[in-house]
Amino acid sequence: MEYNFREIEKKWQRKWVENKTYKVAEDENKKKFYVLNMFPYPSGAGLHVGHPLGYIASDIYARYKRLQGFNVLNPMGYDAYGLPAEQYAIQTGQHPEVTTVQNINHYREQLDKIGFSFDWDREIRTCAPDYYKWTQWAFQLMFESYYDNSLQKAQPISKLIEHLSAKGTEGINAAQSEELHFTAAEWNDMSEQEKNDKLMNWRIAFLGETMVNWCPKLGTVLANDEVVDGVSVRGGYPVVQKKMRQWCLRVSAYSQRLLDGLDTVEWTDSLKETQRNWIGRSEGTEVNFKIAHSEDKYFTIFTTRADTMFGVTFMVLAPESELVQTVTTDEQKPLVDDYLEQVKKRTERERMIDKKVTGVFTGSYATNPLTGEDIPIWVSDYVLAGYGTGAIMAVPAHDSRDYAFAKHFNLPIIPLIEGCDVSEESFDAKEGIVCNSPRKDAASASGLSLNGLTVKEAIAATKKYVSEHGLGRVKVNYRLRDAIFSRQRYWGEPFPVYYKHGIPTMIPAEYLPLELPEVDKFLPTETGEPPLGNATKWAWDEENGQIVENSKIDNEKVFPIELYTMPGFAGSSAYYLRYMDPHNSEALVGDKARDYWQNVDLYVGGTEHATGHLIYSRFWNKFLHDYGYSAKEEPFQKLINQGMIQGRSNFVYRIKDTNTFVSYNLRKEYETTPIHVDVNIVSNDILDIEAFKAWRPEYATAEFILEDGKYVCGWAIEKMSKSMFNVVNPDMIVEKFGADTLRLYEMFLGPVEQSKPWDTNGIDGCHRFLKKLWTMYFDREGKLQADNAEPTKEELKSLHKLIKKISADIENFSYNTSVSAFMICLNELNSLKSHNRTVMETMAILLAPFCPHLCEELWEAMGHDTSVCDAQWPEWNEEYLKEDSMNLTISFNGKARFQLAFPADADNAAIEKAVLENEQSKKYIDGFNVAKVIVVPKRIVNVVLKK
RNA sequence: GCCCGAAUGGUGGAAUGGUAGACACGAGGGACUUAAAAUCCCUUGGCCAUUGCGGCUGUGCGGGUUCGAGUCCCGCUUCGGGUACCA
Repeated sequence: MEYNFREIEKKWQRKWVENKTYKVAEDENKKKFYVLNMFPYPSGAGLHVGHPLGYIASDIYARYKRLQGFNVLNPMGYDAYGLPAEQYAIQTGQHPEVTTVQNINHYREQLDKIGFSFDWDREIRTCAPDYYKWTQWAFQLMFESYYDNSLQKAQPISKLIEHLSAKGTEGINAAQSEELHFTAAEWNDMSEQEKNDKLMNWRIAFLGETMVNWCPKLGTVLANDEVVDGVSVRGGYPVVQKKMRQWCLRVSAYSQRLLDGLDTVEWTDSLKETQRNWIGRSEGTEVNFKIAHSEDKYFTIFTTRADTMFGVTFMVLAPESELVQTVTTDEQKPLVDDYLEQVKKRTERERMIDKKVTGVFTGSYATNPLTGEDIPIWVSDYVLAGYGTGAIMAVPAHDSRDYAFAKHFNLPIIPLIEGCDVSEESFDAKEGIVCNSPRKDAASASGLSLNGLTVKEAIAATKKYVSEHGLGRVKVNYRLRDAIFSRQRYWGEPFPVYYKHGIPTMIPAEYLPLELPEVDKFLPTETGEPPLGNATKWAWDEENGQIVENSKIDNEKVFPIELYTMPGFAGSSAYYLRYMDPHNSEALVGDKARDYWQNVDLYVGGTEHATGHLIYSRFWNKFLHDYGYSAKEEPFQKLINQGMIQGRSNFVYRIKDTNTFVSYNLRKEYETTPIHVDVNIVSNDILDIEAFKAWRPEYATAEFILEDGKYVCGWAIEKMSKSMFNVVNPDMIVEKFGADTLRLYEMFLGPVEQSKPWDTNGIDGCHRFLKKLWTMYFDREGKLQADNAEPTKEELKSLHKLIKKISADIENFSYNTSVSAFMICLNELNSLKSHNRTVMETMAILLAPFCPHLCEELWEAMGHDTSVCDAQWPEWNEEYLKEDSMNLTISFNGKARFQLAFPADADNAAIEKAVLENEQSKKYIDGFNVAKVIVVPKRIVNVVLKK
């Protein structure tokens, strides 16, 4: 009987569902293990063969852990809110919910065929109201919180309000948008509206003014890629930089914790490094510069190079800085205003691409606190308003951007490092001995001298001087920005917020979720409101606690609801917590489930989320952790980034102006155009000519120039995509070879973490292995051939070598070498003609994580009535692995020459003696002196010879 | 520009500083078969020898450390990923 994978896989998939084999519950008697995949966004295209890679890898680990006796949580769900569904809705008028559900069903069908051990009872969808209820809940909690810098955690905003009414801003140490100063009396005199405005300065979820690409004609905000040359891609309307009120999350408050947490998780160094760069901690100094000829006006700059203060030759303000207006003199005002107008017109993108030097002098001067010199203040867009203080001191000798600016506007450049050459470019390196600080001919108002110090010493000395003389303070800045949390889109979580006399007010928790309303158009309204402006029933009746018709808005009891929706990352930031307790209607996750499952032990997903999802969800988790809603400070203990599976495209070569195609190796003799051909009609780069003719009507009459009677195609590695005709569908592979072969082959392709091309051709090897394995267990009639004898020494050695190898490989995620080990072991057993029951049972357990369907079948055939999933992972015994003898490679001066066998316990001295006295050795030693002999146990003996 | 990672046969890829190319695909040869499929056996980095069973060479390039380097160090080249005026 042949290996009938189709029947076997159907049978076991059905049994798993019937027996709820993969259902898990908290069990205090077992240790938990939480395996998680980054959940997919269900697109209309369905799964291709690259998508399941990570799922298979994590499924193997989950099954392995279960076999080791762990209680394994391995859930799956869908990240269902997002742009593509909405774009599709706009084009077709179909409701995104309809297409999303269709896509999810398709995904589920495809996933089910591959045989995962997911507990589908825990499935979640981010667009389901009982799920996004908790997204809205978390948002409200953030709104009601501020970040206390002294405690280093989030606190209820009520504590802050208490403080403000008792002491004003005095003594507050909290994460904030800007520095505010007012007294308790001033606070208590404020109107509700004013108080609310002020509180936005501290709330973790807050309304803030941020710069966006605003297109007035389209009435919407556009993403950077929707704007080219300052006009909108759609319609060609002008786009300007505009400050808009947006919901934001104060992610920056958690910068230091996000940075510190990286040291406690097991992620790859490169991913940690990416996050560290993204957070961008930089230690520096804030220094106050007095505006010259003014009594007490000053402004603050941030620098990491305090040592270069003697080389400051101009100051620069960001165009958006409020200081620009204060500082600009009357005669310079027209020029400055003109410049600001120009800058406004340029989009972020233009500023990025074209880095031409622009700027204008404000007419004012600042006084250098160290030298007492007056320095001109300029405005330029190379200084960003959003970083530091939005103002810098420019040291052209030691900063390349300042250098370019100085050269362009002909400003002085003062070198401060001994021997550095700044005639062509600036000297940016933080090394060397400081000079010119102060210059010999110039006065030093401060009396501070840095000359002769190293750069490091000079930075420290200046820091000390600045803080001791009240000129500024030591400061740490982070590059990490607060996240803009609102979108002018339809298909996302609605904000549970209504506007009461303009004050954003939270809809009480008992009315959550606030469900997404129906609209008939998914584009912004004609008056420029977001798509939710099209909803006719989108007003909040405060008294009755319900959503009512917009027409009832009276701004007394009925108020308009927020029209923005939340961005994609909202729903994906805490989903791992929800899996622990997905049906709880009282809490995001119940205490019991949270305390049991704690956090994700193994997280598997793509590296493209390094600076998005993986930052946001760490932030979100830390916030929830501050209130005890999440058990751990870090959500994902270990993280594996699976590589991308690329496509392997095939090409045919059409001779110019003909319908004749020439085979790959003959193409040089003609002028040809390569054309992508569907990889599914090509096998081992040989084109199926009949299928090709049937593929497209224009090829029906195609002619071919063949080599050896075959048409050979060219190939290239490209991204797997429909347009390259290189998409391979897992359904097709499962149909042809079976899920177990697919699983095995995906792992065999190469290391999980590495990107590699998919090539269906190689799959035969894995399929053959399973067929061979089958014939070891069953004879031609399908009868199990297993003997109950004690396994022989050779059998045990083969088996225990395998147990050791597979156990180590799974722990290290080197599944590709595991597959090889299985193949080698099977060959060994076959050559021993082994049909030993013990060996066969153990092998079925070892292979079960990889090929669960087949192993269930084998397990059952060997007389077990339980699932192989509940078997016990075997342990290896070193005794069986011991060799009687060892083969040592004998080399002379590093060159391997021959091998000698020794008893396994031979000592080095004996080996050395035997080697030197060996007849073959004498040939090589002849004419030399033996300088020394190096014996590496079990491996090599190297004899070092000298003349 | 900056940060990270990679480079090994025709292909995917193995190698705790210790016989480079495991395992698999492909290719070539053979067995079985009327034939094909399936299956099995042999060869397969390159060059030379193949009536001496062997020799030389070889892990992107150039140096170095070491008895010994694909592996460690220094300097390049190329490719991939991240980031972008962050003071």
